[in-house]
Amino acid sequence: MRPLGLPFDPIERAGQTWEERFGPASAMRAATSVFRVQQILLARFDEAVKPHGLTFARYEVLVLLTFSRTGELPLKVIGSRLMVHPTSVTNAIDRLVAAGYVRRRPNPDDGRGVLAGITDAGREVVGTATAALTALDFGLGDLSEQERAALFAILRRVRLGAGDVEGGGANAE
Amino acid sequence: MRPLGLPFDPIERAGQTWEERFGPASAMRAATSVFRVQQILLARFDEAVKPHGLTFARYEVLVLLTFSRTGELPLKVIGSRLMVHPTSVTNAIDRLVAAGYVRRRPNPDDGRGVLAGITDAGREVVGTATAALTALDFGLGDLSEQERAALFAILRRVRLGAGDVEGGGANAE
DNA sequence: CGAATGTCAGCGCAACTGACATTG
DNA sequence: CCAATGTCAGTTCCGCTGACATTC
Repeated sequence: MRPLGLPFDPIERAGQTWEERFGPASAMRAATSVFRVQQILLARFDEAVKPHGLTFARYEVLVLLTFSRTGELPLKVIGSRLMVHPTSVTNAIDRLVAAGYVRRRPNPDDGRGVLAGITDAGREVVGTATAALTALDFGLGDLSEQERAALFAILRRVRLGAGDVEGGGANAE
Repeated sequence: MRPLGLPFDPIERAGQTWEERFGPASAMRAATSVFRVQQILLARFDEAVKPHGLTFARYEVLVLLTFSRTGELPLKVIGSRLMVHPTSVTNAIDRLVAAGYVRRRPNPDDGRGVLAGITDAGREVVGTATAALTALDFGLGDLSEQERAALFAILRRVRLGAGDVEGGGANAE
């Protein structure tokens, strides 16, 4: 991560100009901040897992597999849990198979489907990569426990509003 | 945006499993939420500006140009304000020039540099695209004014910790 | 001279579309 | 027959690296 080291906060400044020109800027400031922080976190995460031959997206797939009782999941479940496109799942699994972290086999319960199962090497790399990410505090070491909880809660309202969870659109909780 | 409509919150569920396996999950939950919300917002924004022949990244460039007094900025300034790589700036400007929204000219004050200037067509498209995004509340219509401010403040701490602003690493404010 | 600015070629990644085969 | 699951080919987008020309 190259620190930018600007003499001012670019988002703050854009927000000020925005209010002079277009009006209220709170949503613009918050949304832009989400973009920038995602970029910061992704760079940190990828750097942490790259030594283990992973991208963060592929690491997420492996974690999901370790979370399942049998170590196997249908690709369609992986896609819906991680909220990624089917072709992205196929691609990620391809790479993980090539790396020896995942095995593919036909789903015995559904001839259309495919199961992805984590290998021993996969379990091992998840362990070391998870340790690296935990040491990083998932990039959020600058936040208190309260701030992390508040961040999660606020973003949850946006996610539910987008229909991530059934019936979450109107009044969640 | 396809709403997922899952019967449960996938991040919440991952957080629960995480705590059973690895320990405290507040950072993981918050970071994952940032990723998901960024994905939601980007999809909304791109959909809003696509009818005008823009991506959100290119829209941001145009907004920045309208914010400058002369409507022109050196590419290096664009890159540092928007926090994007120099080659990405070159690429974005290329596309905007092709669309007729931006003009390039050598910087008279610095023979190494290039100025990007917004055209009349560019100003017009910024206006209509901004109206579309404002109508969307920048994707954050589900949040109150207080929540937007809190979100910005919390994420700001992460950004400053990453060195976005000079001297922001230690104790900002 | 070294540093800065920008461009170019090329690579990796991830999302998407459309078409398709297979199966429920 | 229609729907669901994956795969494949091809596109776009963006980020990065390394090399390079030009200029400060």
